[in-house]
Amino acid sequence: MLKIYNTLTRKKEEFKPRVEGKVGMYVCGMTVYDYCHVGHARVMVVFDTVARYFRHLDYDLTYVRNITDIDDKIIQRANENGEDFNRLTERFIEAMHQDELALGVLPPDIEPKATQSIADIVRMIEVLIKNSLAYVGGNGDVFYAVSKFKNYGQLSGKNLDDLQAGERVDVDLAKRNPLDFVLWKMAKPDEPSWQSPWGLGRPGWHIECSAMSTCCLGNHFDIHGGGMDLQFPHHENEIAQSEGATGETFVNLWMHNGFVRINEEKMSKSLGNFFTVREVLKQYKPEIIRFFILSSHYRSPLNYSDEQLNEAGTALKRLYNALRGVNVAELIDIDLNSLDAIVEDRFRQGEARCYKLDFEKAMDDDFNTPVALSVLFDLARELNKAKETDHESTKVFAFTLKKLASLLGILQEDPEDFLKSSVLEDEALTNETIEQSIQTRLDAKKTKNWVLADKIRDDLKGQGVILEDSPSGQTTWRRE
RNA sequence: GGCUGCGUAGCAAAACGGUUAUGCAGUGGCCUGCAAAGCCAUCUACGGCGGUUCGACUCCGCCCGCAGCCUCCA
Repeated sequence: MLKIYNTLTRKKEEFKPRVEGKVGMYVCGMTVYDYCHVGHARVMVVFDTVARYFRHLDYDLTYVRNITDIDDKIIQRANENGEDFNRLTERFIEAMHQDELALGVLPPDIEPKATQSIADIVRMIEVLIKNSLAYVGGNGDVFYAVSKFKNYGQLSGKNLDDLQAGERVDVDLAKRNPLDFVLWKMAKPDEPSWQSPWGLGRPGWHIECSAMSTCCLGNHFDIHGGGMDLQFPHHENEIAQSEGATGETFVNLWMHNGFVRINEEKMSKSLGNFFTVREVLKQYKPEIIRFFILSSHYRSPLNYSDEQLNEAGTALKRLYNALRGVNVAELIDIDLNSLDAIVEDRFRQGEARCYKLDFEKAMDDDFNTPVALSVLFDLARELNKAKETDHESTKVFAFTLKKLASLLGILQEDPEDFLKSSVLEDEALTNETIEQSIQTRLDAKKTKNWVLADKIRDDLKGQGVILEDSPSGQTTWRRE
């Protein structure tokens, strides 16, 4: 039974889809005026893992993740660069897709863009005005009248009286209430703009998500996700807009992931303490970043540091090392379920743990990936033991490990490739050179020339290459 | 000030009202020419003070500390 923490109720709830067997999930994606940082990577990886797991449970999932490609920051950045805003957003959308691909994030089913949803946005604002929930302000902008929406604050646990508006922000005099927010913003000269009943302008920040989500998934859908910082005001405002316009419940379940931190502080653009995904990829393999993200629960804070990334790398190596030398390829066509029969039979006889059940139990508990990973490590230990003696079990364990790991989007590379590859493009030591040195060392070993053999091994170690002799006389190697 | 959430061993990170998390690091052993990897064993815990309970890291209260939101942010 899948349980998910719902921000709306602040409880874990049993997941019940609106329509049997189907799930609609909308996640707030990027505003594309810069490269993705590790915080964005976390959202992508977390909800990619959620999506993979829903599919594993045989739900017919529609996963929507939007792109906000028009807003103040985009305009500002485009002006700074002296380039057209379209060109700017296209560049960063492309960059985002590259980062996703690297991190093993499967594309969402639908990726709507704000600029392609203007008609829907305008239509929604019109309805909101008709419903007396929105008004045209003194400056021509259209605002949402927050006090007219009775449940305002339900998601973030705030009430209007507590919100002490104006304390930290200049009160916009065009608004009736300082907490009212913009739905449609009039264009200044030379700003990108679209025609509307209120004149040339552009959508406010929150309305595009209301329009895109309801258009793609219907007025009422199952799951809406995003970073914790979107809880208020963004998601609160989305509820006000969507429910105000449709009169229906907007979303059943809200999921929010925790922040990536640096030195106990939120990684954010405004603080300037962020690392972009492409920066980090220069130093670490993408799968290590993915593992690092999954090594803590999605709602917990995730502290970013080299030490942590290095540990993630070591841990991942342990898993790959366990798979090393096992011919998983010949089993690749068997699906996980047909393997269950074998495993469950052994399980019943008390011979084996049912790792798949343990894994699913962890994931069913609000996507507890740290525990799911710990099951993979238990499995790896079992596999390592089996490799010594039991051929049949070796295959079963290796296959189970790889299949379960695929639900997390890890461990799908060839172990040899993973262990031998380097992120450094200008790696001085080629694989061929290493193989040659190993051959020389093997010759030295034959004549029991331990001094030379050890020197070669030490030299290679100095260059980040670890040699491992096997009892059969073979020598394998990997990079540190 | 209002509202969230967190505080676990050397580090990271989970679960659970009574029983081994897991990974890295440490220690001892097996294996190895020696290593590495692997296996076995093992040492370090639950911020503080009270309460509930036969029993609390786990539930409740208070205190201390940290982070986040209340403004753009994933």
